[in-house]
Amino acid sequence: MQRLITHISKFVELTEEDKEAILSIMQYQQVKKKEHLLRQDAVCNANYFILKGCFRRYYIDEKGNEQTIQFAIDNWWITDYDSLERRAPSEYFIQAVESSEIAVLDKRVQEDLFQRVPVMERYFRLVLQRAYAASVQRIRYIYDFSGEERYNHFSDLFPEFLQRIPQYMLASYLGFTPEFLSKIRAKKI
Amino acid sequence: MQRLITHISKFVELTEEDKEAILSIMQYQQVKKKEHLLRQDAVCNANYFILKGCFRRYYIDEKGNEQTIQFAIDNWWITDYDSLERRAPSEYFIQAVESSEIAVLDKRVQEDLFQRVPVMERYFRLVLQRAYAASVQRIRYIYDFSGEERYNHFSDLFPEFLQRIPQYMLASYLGFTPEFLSKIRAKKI
DNA sequence: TTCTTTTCTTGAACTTGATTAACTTTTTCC
DNA sequence: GGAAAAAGTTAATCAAGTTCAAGAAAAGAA
Repeated sequence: MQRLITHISKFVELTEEDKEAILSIMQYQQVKKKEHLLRQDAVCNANYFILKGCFRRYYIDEKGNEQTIQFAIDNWWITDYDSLERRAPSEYFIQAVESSEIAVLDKRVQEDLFQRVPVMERYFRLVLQRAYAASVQRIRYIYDFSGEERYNHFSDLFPEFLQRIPQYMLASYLGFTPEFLSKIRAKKI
Repeated sequence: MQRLITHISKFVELTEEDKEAILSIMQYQQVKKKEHLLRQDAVCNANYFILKGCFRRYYIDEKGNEQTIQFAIDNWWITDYDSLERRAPSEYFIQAVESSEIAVLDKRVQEDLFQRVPVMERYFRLVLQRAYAASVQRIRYIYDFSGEERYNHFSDLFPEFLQRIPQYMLASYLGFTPEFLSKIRAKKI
């Protein structure tokens, strides 16, 4: 859980009491590969901080294909903010891509946390600013670059990550079919 | 400026002193059509709330085309959070699509605002949650639907808005060429 | 109003990536 | 260790959308 405190401290200043409050309110949890934290049609009940491992958020499209809309690794938060905040059924699944360790901020104690450690409002504001900017940046990549260019860019940025995730997940994340990813890879060799 | 107070009050509770503090810190401004609030390579100095009117954020791609990445109308904020927060040169232009009225939150007084009205941290956290969710939703639209389907969806959702913006801006926002948009429209008639 | 600039349209040739289906390889599980 | 399931490959055909170029229409400015 120390990783969580370290991460928060990069954005805001925490007193010793703040740290204790955070640790007492958030829950440590181990998650096995392929286990789900959220399923479609369920209401999302928590925000999850990844201490170690990898998760993805995906949905099932009209044709029945799994579409990965987000990957999250160490030191990222993953949730469905829309479902979490509006208490509405989610359209997404959140699943462990590999066995992982997480810190859980349950919706029921979220307000307690903000009351006891008000600086956490600021922390989440800053985290969301980054997430929003990253999401807009991703739209830019989709518009500016071809599928092959996006794949090259991704594999340059996260070479080790390529080994960890199945290709069909990466293909849907990058916005094309697994068959097309196969073709791209065949060209390289 | 009352529109701003009304909007904030939808998310958090404001005292009379809070309202006065907000109104004293933020600046009312009129902006003429085509005027810029931010240009590429400049550092973004403010967050802008649109009281009335329409703005867009765009960039120039490698081929020299303007790519509109965001539209913002009444009651939306527009800025480049990445440039604003990191004090780095922006890659974006922010321009009035039509003559507009805005409330400006200058970076230099942003911290004063958060100190005098701490509940504004929470307000921006909630605004960013929505913006982030909307941005992810948009990636979904790009992946799930064809250009024609995205155009139909947009014109169903914002029929009056279609009249207000040039087609080439909408085409780049939806992720295709103006020529292709022409063809879609030709089919309808 | 008239001229100029900006925006929109049309069509032909071309490119990227999807689809389908059969097959191979790798992983998982008993 | 072997069977079954999951993941990845290959190739032919097809559709969505781009590019280029030339002209028409609309909007702005003088």
